[in-house]
Amino acid sequence: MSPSTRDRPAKSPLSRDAVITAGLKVLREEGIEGVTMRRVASELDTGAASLYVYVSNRQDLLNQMFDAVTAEVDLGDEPDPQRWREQLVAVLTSARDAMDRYPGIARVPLANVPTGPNASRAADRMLGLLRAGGVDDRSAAWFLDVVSLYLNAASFETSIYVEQGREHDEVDEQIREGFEQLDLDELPNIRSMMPLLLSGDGDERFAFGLQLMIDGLLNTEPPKI
Amino acid sequence: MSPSTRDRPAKSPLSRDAVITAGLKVLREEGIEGVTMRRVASELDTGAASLYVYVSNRQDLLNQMFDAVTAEVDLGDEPDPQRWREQLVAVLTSARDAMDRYPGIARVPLANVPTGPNASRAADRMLGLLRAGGVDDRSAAWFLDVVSLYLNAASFETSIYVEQGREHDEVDEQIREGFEQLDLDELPNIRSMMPLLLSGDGDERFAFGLQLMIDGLLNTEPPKI
DNA sequence: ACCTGAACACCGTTCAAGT
DNA sequence: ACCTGAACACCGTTCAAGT
Repeated sequence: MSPSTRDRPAKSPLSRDAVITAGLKVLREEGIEGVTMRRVASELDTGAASLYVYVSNRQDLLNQMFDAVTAEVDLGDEPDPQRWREQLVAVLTSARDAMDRYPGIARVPLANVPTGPNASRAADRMLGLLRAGGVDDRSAAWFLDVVSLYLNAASFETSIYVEQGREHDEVDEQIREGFEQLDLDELPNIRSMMPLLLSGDGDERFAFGLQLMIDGLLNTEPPKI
Repeated sequence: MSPSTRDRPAKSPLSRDAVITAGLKVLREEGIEGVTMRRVASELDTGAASLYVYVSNRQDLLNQMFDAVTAEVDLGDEPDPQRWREQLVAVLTSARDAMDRYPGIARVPLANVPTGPNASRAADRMLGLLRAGGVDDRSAAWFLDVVSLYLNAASFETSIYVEQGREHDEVDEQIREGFEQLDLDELPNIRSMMPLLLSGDGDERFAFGLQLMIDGLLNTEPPKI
């Protein structure tokens, strides 16, 4: 005598999408360290072994989760030569915001070049914006590589603080303490620049980095290889 | 009747340095994933629990190992205003080479701002070089942050390939396969730039990135915060 | 004081056995 | 075909018990 289906909530069937969605929920709430096969499975009321029908292993799950995150990036309008630069900065800022909502996901594109459909669309859009700006193809290709590394590293670094639940001030304090244990007489530049080294929040520094790279792109000879 | 000490090789006593040296050996040979407390301990003919006298946990061990790696960075001569730019590129290239000898160590400075003595000396030298180049203090401070993120991300990305024992060609092939599964009609820029996206080795791309950032620094207004 | 075996609470992944 | 309990071979860290 099995109970009527009305007596218990219908257990939604497993599927690739369900697994990824459950993974993203755990990622948002607990960061990438919390995304274990067992933890994701428990979110779906099953055991870790059941996930292997839909993903080949943990890395595969993370790769697919990353592409789902890049789906949240706002690619903006078609490239416009009149305002390609603002458009490019907007896409990169949106990408950073999307990754920051999923603490630690930035480690995935550092571990392998992402070739999922959403990540590819974002890459294609950025290349289109660079072309709209008159940047030569080789410089555009290499610039995409450089700026992606920067984007991923910046987001990954931020996520560490989030994951450890540390406050901005707390981190500053820790850095200051670390430096104060050193012989600052041997580190004259750090000593005199200490306040500046700790100034600015993540967004301001990220914006500065993008400005630097784009200004550099417009003032650097294309690589001759 | 204990055997004479002559009958067996003297077991070197444990020490903080011995633990770090053993950790670096494992890191060089097996990459950061291989640096487990148990594995490092076995290198010292002891158990994992014994390490906790000298390091407070695995992260602390990795932090101390990172500072040991930065000791290998060649800081070059005192800053010379006539050739500060080459000097800066040389220090950054040396830092990258040092990290590349220890696959995965670059993840450590991404996880927390390094404040060890050797890392601090390297940071201080780079700030000195930027000042020698006439760069204003705030731009120098933020530039150091940007270029460090790029350096760490570039080295970390390379280490993944090393750790997985994958060849450069193999990685290219995998990227190409990934893209070929996509609908390239929707990705016109990637399609037409495919050879350029795969061109250049790590060193060439890294040099391009540094050139970009330094050119940008010399053409960007200082941040006004 | 220093060291360590054993235990605890976890991992990812496999596989035989179920339905 | 799909699912899963149990097992395997690992982790980091703690702690009581040894020397």
